[in-house]
Amino acid sequence: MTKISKRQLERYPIYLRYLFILRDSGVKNISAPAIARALQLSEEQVRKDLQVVTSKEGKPKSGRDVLELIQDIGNFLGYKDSTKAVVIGCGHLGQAFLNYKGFEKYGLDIIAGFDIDKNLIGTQVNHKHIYDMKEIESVLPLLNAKIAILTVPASVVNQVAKKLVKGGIKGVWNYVPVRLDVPDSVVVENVNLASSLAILSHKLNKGE
Amino acid sequence: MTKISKRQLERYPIYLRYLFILRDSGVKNISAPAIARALQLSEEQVRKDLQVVTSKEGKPKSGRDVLELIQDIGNFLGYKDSTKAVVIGCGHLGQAFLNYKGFEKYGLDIIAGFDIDKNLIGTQVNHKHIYDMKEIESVLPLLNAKIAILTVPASVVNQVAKKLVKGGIKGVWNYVPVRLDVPDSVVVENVNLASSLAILSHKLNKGE
DNA sequence: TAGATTGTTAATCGATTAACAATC
DNA sequence: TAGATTGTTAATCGATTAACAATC
Repeated sequence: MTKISKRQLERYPIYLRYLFILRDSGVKNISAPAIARALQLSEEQVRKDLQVVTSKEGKPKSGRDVLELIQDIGNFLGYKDSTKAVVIGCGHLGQAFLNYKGFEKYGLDIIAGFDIDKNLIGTQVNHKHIYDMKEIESVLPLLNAKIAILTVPASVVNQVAKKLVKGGIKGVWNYVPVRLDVPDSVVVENVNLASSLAILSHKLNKGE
Repeated sequence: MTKISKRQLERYPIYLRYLFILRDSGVKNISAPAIARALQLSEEQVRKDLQVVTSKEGKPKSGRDVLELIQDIGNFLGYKDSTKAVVIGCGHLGQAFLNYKGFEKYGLDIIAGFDIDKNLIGTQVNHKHIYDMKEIESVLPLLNAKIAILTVPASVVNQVAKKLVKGGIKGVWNYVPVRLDVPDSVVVENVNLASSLAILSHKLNKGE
């Protein structure tokens, strides 16, 4: 199996989004150069990226089948059956996740939240139940959730992470700028918005 | 001036966070290898990264001055005076930004929001006024905001972007998965959470 | 057929890692 | 002084871009 770089993986949802638009407007076929133009990528890159995920070869002149591409990328990224996820820490960011519907297309099914706030516990946010953080270990296995979206304060993050592992979580989408201390078997994807901000900030100041 | 890669820029806020912790616990000096161990990076990488931003050279054996490093990284990223920002689109994600205090340390001062919702316009979220989206062009110059945090629906994003440019916005932190059509003079930093999710999803399914 | 698009192999580019002399 | 850490230069690694024959 060929190794896929992080950068390359990041491009697939971008292809997917464009392919959804094409599909919804009734387009049947699309070529790599056409995708490249639309998304401002290089032809070569698009061709290589698509090659990696597709089972069939593309046809010269006509390009590739849009529906097939959507299938292939979805399979490759593991969207086959949507994966159940829970939000750990239902502050403003956590609630934004509970309310957002956009990740369904990307194979993520957010089913519940956990918090320590007495006023939140037992309530529903966007029809999703908020459980007591204390119940993580007992409730998670019943919910059969594989992914945890972590949006708790930095001070408690590793204490919470320990519980998540015990509760059977296989992947953590970590929005807390702290390196998680979890077994290698648990997959962690860190999102550091301050890093993204740094790029913007640096570019802005360079230009002056 | 040496060119700085995106990856490299992304590391500076991570250094900063660690340096803040050191400072707050009274640590005066720190060496590149020590930082590398704490953040699980390579020694060489840390040394090179720090070299780029620092005015003075580090001292063999004792390492570098924590406060000076914080200063230098801050200057390099353009945190000198904090930059004023507005949130465009005050849905759940937008309100999460209005409520979040964590970016102050990273030079970002979120001062107001804009939305089209009549129920929101004129109210305050975390003591920040929500203006009518229609007023963008007239109000933005008065607020003297340089950065726009974009969290509007994809369908209106480019129409809104046009107004932002007219309102004098210099940088856009774009959370909408659509390529913005703005002049080259405007800096855009795209955040695509679906891309991040793809990495997690792929890793999870590969391991099975 | 001619032209666009394909897959593949080689060349380039850029970033990270390794090596090492200089120095507090 | 000896040892840790520094800055710098060279080697390695990986990803993107270029080139080109194959084909619908």
